[in-house]
Amino acid sequence: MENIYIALKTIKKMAGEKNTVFISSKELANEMNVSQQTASRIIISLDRLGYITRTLENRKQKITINDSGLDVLYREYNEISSILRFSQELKLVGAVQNGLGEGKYYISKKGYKDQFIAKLGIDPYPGTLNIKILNEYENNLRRIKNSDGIYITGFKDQQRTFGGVFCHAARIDGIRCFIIFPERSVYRDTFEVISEKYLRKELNLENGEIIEVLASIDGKL
Amino acid sequence: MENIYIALKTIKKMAGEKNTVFISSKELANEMNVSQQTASRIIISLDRLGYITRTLENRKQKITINDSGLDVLYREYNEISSILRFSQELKLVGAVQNGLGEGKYYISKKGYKDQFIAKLGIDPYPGTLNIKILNEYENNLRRIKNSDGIYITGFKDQQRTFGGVFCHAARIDGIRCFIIFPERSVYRDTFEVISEKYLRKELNLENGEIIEVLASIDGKL
DNA sequence: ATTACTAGGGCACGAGTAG
DNA sequence: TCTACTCGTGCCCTAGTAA
Repeated sequence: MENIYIALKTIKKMAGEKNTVFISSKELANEMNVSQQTASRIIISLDRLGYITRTLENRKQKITINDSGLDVLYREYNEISSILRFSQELKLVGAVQNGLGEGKYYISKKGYKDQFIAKLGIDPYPGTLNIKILNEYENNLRRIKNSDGIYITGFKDQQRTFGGVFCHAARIDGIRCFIIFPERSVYRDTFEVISEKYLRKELNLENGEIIEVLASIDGKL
Repeated sequence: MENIYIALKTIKKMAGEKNTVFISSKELANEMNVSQQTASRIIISLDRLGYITRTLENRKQKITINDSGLDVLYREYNEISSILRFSQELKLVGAVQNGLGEGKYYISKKGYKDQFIAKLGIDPYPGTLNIKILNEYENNLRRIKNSDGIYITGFKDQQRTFGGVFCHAARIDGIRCFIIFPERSVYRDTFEVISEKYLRKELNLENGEIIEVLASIDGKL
């Protein structure tokens, strides 16, 4: 059903900056030029597919677009943007954060490390740089997350399972690095960066310092 | 038929930078996940609607996406971009050109001038600045042209008819101006700018000089 | 008011096939 | 091979209506 994109687009349009909106099936129907019944069916199926969450309040229903619903929109945006050949470089601005120190543990795991070398062409510094993104750059971060990254497959060792990771080429002050997203993760306002260099030292970064990351959604950086 | 956008998107994707591609209905069918028959029907209807031009050559057909077809894609791009609240400021870079001097004639016409004052809030200098856009900014110009501009209605005087004009807010070196597109016009690689100031003098522009125009697709500039 | 179920019809789809 | 016509099926839409 290709109406999914159009339906989500329309709902997002009506919801505005927030992702929640009180909307009747009749209103959505008018906006989409379909019957009330069709709009109702669309809403039901969006709900079943997990793209929206809704609560039937006293009169109208309250609809919230889920992250997976937003993903549909961001993926379409990336696709048309790429097809029309618009710039694929996005700026992410955020504050350097104190990591939990677990980055070092993960990055050093042979199961990951070997793939970083093979697929990314870097032997990463054992640690991640955590960045809390500024509000106004959140949609850029979503675009990155919905673009095709380089996939690092998960693995198991004696103790536990390590999930897959998506990597997206980026640069900070010209230094080559990668933004990494765990495969199974919810949206957060922070992201992690790995690099061959020890970025904190190389760029003399302090906690809270605002930095700019230039990311690519087509891997060319 | 909502497949029009998807069909045009797919064709453009297969055509790449050029807008022409040799493609069989079977190939388009595979790419769109529909039957060959449906793809054929889609191609026929895109042709009838004027979105594409095609020539049935010896084997495969040669399909060219027309400007009106590209318009569909650029409008969708503008819409989703706006809904997801991405930056609406686009850079246009081009070379200052010798106008034909007719700009002065048009701009001075009372039928236009009164509307410029009322709708744009400027009493324009009688003349237009012609700019030939650089190749790599052509898609930005298309985006502007497919965004909602301010409409100046056409009129008649004793001699002839003057067509409508769409105006898009812009700035050159901080100076407020408007990019204008005649309503009935084909795509060209040049565009015209009007402003209260005499831009050529104000910015000390010479023919061939490369300048940057910052345009907006939501009128906020 | 709402949402959403059930019927019924139209239209779009794919199979078969001609040119 | 291609394109694209015809035809039959089925899906999706809207109207009516219950809750």
